[in-house]
Amino acid sequence: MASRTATALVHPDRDHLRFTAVLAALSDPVRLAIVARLSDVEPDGELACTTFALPVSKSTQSGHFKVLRESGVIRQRDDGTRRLNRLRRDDLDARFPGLLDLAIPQGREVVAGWGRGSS
Amino acid sequence: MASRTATALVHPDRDHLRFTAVLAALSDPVRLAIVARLSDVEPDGELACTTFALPVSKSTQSGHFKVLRESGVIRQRDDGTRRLNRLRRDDLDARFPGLLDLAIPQGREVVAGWGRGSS
DNA sequence: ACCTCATGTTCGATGTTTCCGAACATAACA
DNA sequence: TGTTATGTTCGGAAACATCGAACATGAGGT
Repeated sequence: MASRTATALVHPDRDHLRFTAVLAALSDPVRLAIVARLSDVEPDGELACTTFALPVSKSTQSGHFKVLRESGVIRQRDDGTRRLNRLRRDDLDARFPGLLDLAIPQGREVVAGWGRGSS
Repeated sequence: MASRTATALVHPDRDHLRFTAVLAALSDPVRLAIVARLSDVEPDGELACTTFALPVSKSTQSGHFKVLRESGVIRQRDDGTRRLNRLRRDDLDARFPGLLDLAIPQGREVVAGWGRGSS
């Protein structure tokens, strides 16, 4: 799917980012892992949803990406059958400076924890 | 209430603070308002739960304070019939530098919004 | 001692969110 | 056209949030 002919992807613009929504988005281990991984391919890298090996079901992943997009943490665009994800670093740094730099190492920790066995 | 003869108040210590738990705690407007207000009386001020004029019921407030305490954002101690709250500034700054300084202005925004009528 | 008030917590009910598997939709490619 | 790859949506179960009502504890007056 992707490319919903009718419904376009909704992204809040920079000055409408809500702090509580961004924090809520970043308060989940899975989403934190996604953010950390996206930060590895900054600034121009984009990753399809499948390329994150996440320990949750496909439908749950879909929900997580939706939360990240609607809170303004990531930007998504459709490319054929894939949905590409990019970190909204500049917008986040402008509105909440330091937050992303705090979150990214924590996301790496989460991923490392998965590697070492569940914790 | 307060002074639970048996059950002591549980507080995670500094090196057991979990980033996701702290972020989840700070991702709620009511709790953000509590944090902002506590920051006004730093470093040694303590405020009883009642002194926050919060737009939610008493039982809900109780729950919010519990979340803040168990995530490690605040420290609570009983004084007679009151439960006094203090911001864990040093621990939070040590583990997640900059986070509190980001959250506090946002908490003030929330309170200001309540003043201007609901938004 | 006793009553009453102030301050919080706990309980039960109701409504919202999250998660999963299953089914579906769209695009790419043979 | 099929077939495969990639995501989304749907329906139900489990977890969480909020409220009012009831409860518990301590302080202070009489």
